[in-house]
Amino acid sequence: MELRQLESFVAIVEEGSLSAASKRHHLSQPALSQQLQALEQELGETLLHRHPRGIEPTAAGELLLEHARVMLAQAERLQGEFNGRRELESGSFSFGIIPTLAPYLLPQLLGPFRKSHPGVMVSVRESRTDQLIPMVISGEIEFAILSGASAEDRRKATLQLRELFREPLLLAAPVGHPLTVKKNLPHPEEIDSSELIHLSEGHCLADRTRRIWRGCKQDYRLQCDQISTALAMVSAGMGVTIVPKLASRAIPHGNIVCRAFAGKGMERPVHLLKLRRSRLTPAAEKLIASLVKS
Amino acid sequence: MELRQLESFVAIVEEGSLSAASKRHHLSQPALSQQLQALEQELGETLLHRHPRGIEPTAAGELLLEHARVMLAQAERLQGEFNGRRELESGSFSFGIIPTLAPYLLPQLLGPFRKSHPGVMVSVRESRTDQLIPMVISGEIEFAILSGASAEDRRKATLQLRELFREPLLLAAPVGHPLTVKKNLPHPEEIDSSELIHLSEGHCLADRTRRIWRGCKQDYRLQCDQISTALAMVSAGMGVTIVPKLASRAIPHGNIVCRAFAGKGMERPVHLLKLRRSRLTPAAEKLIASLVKS
DNA sequence: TGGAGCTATTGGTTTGACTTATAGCGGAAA
DNA sequence: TTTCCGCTATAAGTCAAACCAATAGCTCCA
Repeated sequence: MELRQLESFVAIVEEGSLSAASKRHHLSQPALSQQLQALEQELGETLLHRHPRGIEPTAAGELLLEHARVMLAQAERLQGEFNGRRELESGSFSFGIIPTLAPYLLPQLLGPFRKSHPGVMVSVRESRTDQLIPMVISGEIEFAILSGASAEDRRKATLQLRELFREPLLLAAPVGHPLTVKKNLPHPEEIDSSELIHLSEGHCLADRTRRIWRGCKQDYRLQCDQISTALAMVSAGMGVTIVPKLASRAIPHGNIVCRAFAGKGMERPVHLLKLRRSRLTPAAEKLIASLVKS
Repeated sequence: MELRQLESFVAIVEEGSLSAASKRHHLSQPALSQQLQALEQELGETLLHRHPRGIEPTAAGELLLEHARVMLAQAERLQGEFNGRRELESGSFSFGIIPTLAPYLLPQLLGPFRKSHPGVMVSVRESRTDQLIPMVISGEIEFAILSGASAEDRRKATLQLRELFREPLLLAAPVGHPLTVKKNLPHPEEIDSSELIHLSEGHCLADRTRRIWRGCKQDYRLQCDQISTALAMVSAGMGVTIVPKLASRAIPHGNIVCRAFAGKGMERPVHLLKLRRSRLTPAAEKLIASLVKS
């Protein structure tokens, strides 16, 4: 007994004949006849009286009809639910995002999304890359937005990385700092590494800056855990730091100047990380799409 | 989306892995994998997280699971109902029977049946052959028990006749009637046709006796509509009549003697008439079976 | 590092579902 | 009556898709 057969059976009864049903059902009349016979054989009873002008359900047919309608309605409801998810009227998903992106990316990302798809439940985890990866693997979150997880290529078969966009890294310096007043764009190597404020280890932004200034000694003078803390220190004239462009937009202080670097190397890729085999929820796909465009 | 797929899906979730489900489900593991992928493609979402130690439903999977369980339960119920019909715990059917059989056959037929299958609803129509035939054709009754409907062979393609048993026709005469005292069995031609009490036209028993005594004139001296009336007349000494053997058992009067005829011609076949294409309800089949045995 | 567990893929076989064409029936119209 | 028209059932052939066995590729654990 299959849904296809039940669907045909109900159609036959509703149309009153096999041939009428075959016209609306884009199935040939013999196909319907065969399905009907298969049902009758399986259930062990004649389901329809065949009259020369059409058909009429027997008692057994009426019994089947009742149940078939219930089951088909349930199937319809199921389809509707998944359609609702596809059309972003319902559904839910969760994702993770790294701390150096979260405060600057989430507002512009989630605000419009919630407004246009209020039926969709979104939950967000903010964590560092190395904590996000197992979450993706275990399915706790559907995907993660992070930067440069290429270290984890051991899992290349399981995980999949998609580049969303590339984000320039800017120099953030106090007003009047030598690098901010010169005409040409500064080069990374012009920065005195002792005045560079780093993020603490584990942040992918810190990993990146450390790779760029790998010549300098390991014990940094100033090291903090959040971009906003680093900026506060810059604002206090304690040094300069590197901020991603998204973060630079949110600088509230008047005494910090941000400048792009000369050359091409100073940017970081922003990636989406997901299980290679699983496909994203339609809602998640939509959210991501709005990210790639920007 | 088919029930087969939903069944597999539920089995996979309940067993916790495709391979475990494949063992109990007499389906290979690749088959389950393919069914699952087909479902995921149709619904547009990943339904199961694949972990190295098994699987776990996603949010979409949980949603599907709920609906699938409802639908499968409904299918189960449906199967149960039809099984119940097959096992004669439920169901209903109706049939027709001719008046010269009804009072003598029904008690011994329906009594035991109702006792052993109280859940089955039986309805009976008592009518003459020519009224029963259209009822069978229209589906109003599922079958008819009658005698000698062979006149209707124009419909041989639609209708089907099955002989259930042959019933001897007996001579019913008042005690002391010449034919009852002679040693040898009487022959039909010994009966004086003027003393023969006929049933009225339309009764198949009457048709039969008329064919046997076709030599006699058309206007019968005595003619009645029921066997019991004819017997009452015999009992009153007004003539003799022909009764089927089943009816002879029910003769209450002491002054009537029944005798078989010599020769082989004096019997009538009792037939089951049904639509050729439709199969009998299991309950009906059972009822009929008890008839053929007797 | 090898083995055991899992799922996905591949290639080949077979089942079975569908189509077209046709037969066979009953009823209505000519 | 006979002819035609509508209906369903059957037959034969085609093709998709469902399935299986074998295998690959992965993770975890010993």
